[in-house]
Amino acid sequence: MALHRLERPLTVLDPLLVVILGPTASGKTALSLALAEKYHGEIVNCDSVAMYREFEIGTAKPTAAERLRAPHHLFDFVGPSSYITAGEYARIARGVLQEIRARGNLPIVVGGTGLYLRALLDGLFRGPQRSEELRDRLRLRNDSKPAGHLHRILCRLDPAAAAQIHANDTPKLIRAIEVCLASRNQMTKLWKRGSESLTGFRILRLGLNPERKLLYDRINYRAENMFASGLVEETRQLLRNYGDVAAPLKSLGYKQAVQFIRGEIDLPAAIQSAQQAHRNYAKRQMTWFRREQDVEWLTGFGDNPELQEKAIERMPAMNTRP
RNA sequence: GCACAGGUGGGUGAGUGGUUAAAGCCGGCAGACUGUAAAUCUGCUCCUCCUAGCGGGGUACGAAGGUUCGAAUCCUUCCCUGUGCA
Repeated sequence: MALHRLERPLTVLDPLLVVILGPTASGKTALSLALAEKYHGEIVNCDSVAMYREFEIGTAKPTAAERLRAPHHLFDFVGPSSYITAGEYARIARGVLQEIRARGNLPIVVGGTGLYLRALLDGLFRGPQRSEELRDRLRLRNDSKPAGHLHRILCRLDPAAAAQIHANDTPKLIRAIEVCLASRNQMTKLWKRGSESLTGFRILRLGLNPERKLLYDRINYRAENMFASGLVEETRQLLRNYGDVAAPLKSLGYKQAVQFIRGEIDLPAAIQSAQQAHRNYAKRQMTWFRREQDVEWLTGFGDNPELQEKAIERMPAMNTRP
């Protein structure tokens, strides 16, 4: 039925890969479970913070009950005081996809982290990995210099990159400089060499696009609920065990919980601030996903049965198994 | 009832006679994003009318009056809010 959409009609059909993307709280988990149950699916996480162990309440990971409904991968595989990067994730996730394919099951990538999704599907450019020492040096020097210092360095090393990165965007400037220094080449030149995109799958991208107002209502409810469910306690525990260096501690909800624990804000303020942060994040996710190519957009929430029906209608027929 | 403090744009909060349609921050909207991305960064928007745009007009700082060439800024009265004393 969907044969006309194939780009390589003469080769054997590649197996299908379903990708579910959308802003937080749009119901990605619910939709992924519905599809997994219908098509022998296995779920592959693509939410950067959900990869961390012991970050539970603030990450809205699938519950234990939900995880019984289908195999889940790439949750909880990074230690709380360790960190994962987009490139590393892509490597690991590709391995997982191969395994699922070998089992003859349908891989369903679920997540809201745009960069990680791109790394997985399209690949990153082939550049050096991050270098902690180099970054520390850059940051240190930058602190003692007037504003725009890093940008000026990049202008000398890679003018094309400097033109694309705003002078205030320190993290991106540091990465660009790091790439130039470590590779002894310009980052923009390395970009031109392209990247290794994922092959061997036909990809169906399903995008969840609920109405903004309704989404914000859900986000507000969910963020507040995280506090009611013990987010502060969890955060306290993490701080006690790992200190404040654990990467996800500065992410949505955890950041506010930390501020509350330190007495910088009171509880209502922490909740409000967390809600706000979640809303802003959802907005940024939409900005990212909107320009993603080949997305089958579905209006509504992923837990809506009617929307799930529509999602099923988009599934290519030949992949359906009894 | 008396005494202070205060009422500014969606919120907060500057501004105390003219370059103020009104800083900054927040929010809202839009955008960027190539290895810590739930991060980081950018733009627009703060009333209304005309113009494709440049731009131009009107109305605005609790209300009504007044002073002044000119007021959100000074004066009077009124309304409202917070605090202190009763």
